[in-house]
Amino acid sequence: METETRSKKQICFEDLRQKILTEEFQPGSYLDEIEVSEFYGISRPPLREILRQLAGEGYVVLHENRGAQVAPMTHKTLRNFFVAAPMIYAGVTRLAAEHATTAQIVRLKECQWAFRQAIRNGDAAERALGNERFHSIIGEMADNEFLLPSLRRLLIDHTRIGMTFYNPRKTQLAEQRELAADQHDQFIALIEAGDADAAADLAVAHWELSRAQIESFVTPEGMQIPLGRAPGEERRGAS
Amino acid sequence: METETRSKKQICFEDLRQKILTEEFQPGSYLDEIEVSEFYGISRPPLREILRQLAGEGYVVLHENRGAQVAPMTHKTLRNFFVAAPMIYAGVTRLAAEHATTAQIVRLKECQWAFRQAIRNGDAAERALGNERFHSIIGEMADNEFLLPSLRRLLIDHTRIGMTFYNPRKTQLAEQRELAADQHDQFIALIEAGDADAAADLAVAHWELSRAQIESFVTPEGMQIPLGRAPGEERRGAS
DNA sequence: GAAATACATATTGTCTACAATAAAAATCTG
DNA sequence: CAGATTTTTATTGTAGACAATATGTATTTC
Repeated sequence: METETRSKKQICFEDLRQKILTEEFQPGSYLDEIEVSEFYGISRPPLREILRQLAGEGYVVLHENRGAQVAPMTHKTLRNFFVAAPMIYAGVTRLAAEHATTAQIVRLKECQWAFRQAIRNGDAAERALGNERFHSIIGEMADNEFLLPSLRRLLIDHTRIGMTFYNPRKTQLAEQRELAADQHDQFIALIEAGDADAAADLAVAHWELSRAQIESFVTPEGMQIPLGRAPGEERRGAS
Repeated sequence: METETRSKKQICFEDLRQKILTEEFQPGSYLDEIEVSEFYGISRPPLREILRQLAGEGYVVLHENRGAQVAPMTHKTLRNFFVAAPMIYAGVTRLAAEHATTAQIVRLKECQWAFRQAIRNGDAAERALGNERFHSIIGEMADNEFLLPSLRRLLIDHTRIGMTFYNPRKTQLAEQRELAADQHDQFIALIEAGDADAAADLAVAHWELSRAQIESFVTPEGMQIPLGRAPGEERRGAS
């Protein structure tokens, strides 16, 4: 029956985590301890414990006597992200294909179902969190406590970057999101088959797709409108 | 003059960290909040914050209503460590060679000096911490917030494994420690020269040396003493 | 009027006391 | 005497009150 009613403290932790991932709390902004603790109906000491843990995992940065700041994203963030992501994602996915248990694969499938649902509903936050959860489960499958810390750190900013650049209007991006979801199905198939090499390759391909999406924002295509002409200049094209 | 007297809380954090790294606090053992807080002259709430942070970084594991346990080392730890270490170490070292600043190189040299000092003095704990610090500085040089979490996690158990298997009596190991120190000098030279490829290769070689040391303990050479004989059995060798 | 200093206020950091939970001990029952 | 149950005790979890620090504002002085 799972009456396992998570404690207020745990709810607070998970909710803060989600609000940071979905950028409801913007990168670089500061959290007011009193405000937050009252919101979740707990006192400041347990909240401060939560903030420390979030700091340890890279969600926030603690400044002495200045409180907790949502981990900022600097100009270096994207560059460092591009460098680290393919290595970690490929490594983790390879290990996942080697070690995944049946129960974990079931959970991954459930997660993927919810992920597709979120895409259909056009729910940006739910989609971003679903994607994060999908890759977290793959991380659990890898079952390597030394690789997971970096994976978790990557997923934080990958999720936030995804939220920043999410745009439901652009049809091209909608197609890419469908493609990403299809790749998730392939992840499941390859992990279930235990094909480590193919899974690692897919991880790189999945990453390249995400990278392309991000870069299309960072380096947008030039607008197709010609420059105006200086006064007095002759027209040379078709009248 | 640096009167910057670190707060009791910071001292507590760093000291706990060291005691875990040097295995003064054994893997799997539990910490008593009252005992520890009184030892450092602080109250329990700030100590609990520290424990949360240590948990976030992988030094301890928190169990609900059961307190903080020094991160245990299971039979899987060594295996997972072997899998993750070469990738992370090589990647981080490569980036360090590309990004190191002059000031960081100065710090690395100072650290190496202290490291050799510790080896000369036969101080196991100081040597282990010096090695940890050396590789932490290389991590800082890499300047990649996504790779550092895994590096830090690796260094925790690398340091602890080093303490477990440290044995000042075996002369063979003393030679290997000298070799490791020499490799540290090479790290400095290659990073200073900005030779990323060579630095990455050296990282793998350095890792292989460490791995060999560890394996010589895990898979010890058989003792060169023949089995005894069952009663009544004829001798067949030399009289 | 501008700069510097002192004050006021808001927020973080810490402590003590209390509540809740879990392990251990002791008692009771079959 | 073994097992289960209750009571006790020890330890963790939380709350509220107080102390310390930093920022913003007002006042003073040059």
